[in-house]
Amino acid sequence: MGRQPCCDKIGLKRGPWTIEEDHRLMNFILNNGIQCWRLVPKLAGLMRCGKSCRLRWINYLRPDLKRGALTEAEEDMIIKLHSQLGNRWSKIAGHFPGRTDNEIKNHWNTRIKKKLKFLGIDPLTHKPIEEINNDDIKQQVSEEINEKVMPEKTLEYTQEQQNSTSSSSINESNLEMFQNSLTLDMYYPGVEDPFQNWIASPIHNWDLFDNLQDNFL
DNA sequence: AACGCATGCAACCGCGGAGAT
DNA sequence: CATCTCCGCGGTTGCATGCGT
Repeated sequence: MGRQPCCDKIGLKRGPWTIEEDHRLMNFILNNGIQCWRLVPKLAGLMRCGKSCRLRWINYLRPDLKRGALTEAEEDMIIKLHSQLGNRWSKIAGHFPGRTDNEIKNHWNTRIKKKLKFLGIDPLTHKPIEEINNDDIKQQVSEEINEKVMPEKTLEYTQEQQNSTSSSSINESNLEMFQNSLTLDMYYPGVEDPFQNWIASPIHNWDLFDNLQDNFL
């Protein structure tokens, strides 16, 4: 036979942690350390499974956690590491003392993905979307740009579309021209477009994206 | 003020590798 | 060597909050 089961999951509490539970877990670990997560909830007097205790400790209670939003430098580093490591969040988090894999994963999914799509970069492959032979992704991104970022340009395009004499042949070329004409300068005149610079650079340099966040967030 | 929608984050779930028996 | 559990990881979900109408 193997090891004892982690927990029977009967009568265990789930959902958000209370302050009292946090105190119990923190006090126990600070006084006793972590030998076996399976035993932690029993010994600490918590009606949680070991897995939940581990997650709470790692993502919230650890004293060495760095609080606050990720910096631009950290964000750029995440992008670089993700281009090398993919979705290996724990490996990526290993480069950021005080940050958790969950935090980085959440930040990626809620902010960085949008930022890259906005810049015309596919977050999965880190390649310019034009190079990807995937019409669905292109369509999705163009819709996002049209609807959320540039409503006034969407209107222009829609009017062009309506004025077109050939409604059936539409305008794939127009759409392509329109999409190709999208640059950061159109939304933020005077702001240097790091994506265009990145494309133009013989050695793609992520430093070009430094300080970008201030420009459009 | 009330409602609905979007967003961000904490927590859960399920899986695979490692290790114990 | 086979079987079984634990741990850690990545994907996903659900809730709280903010914002627009």
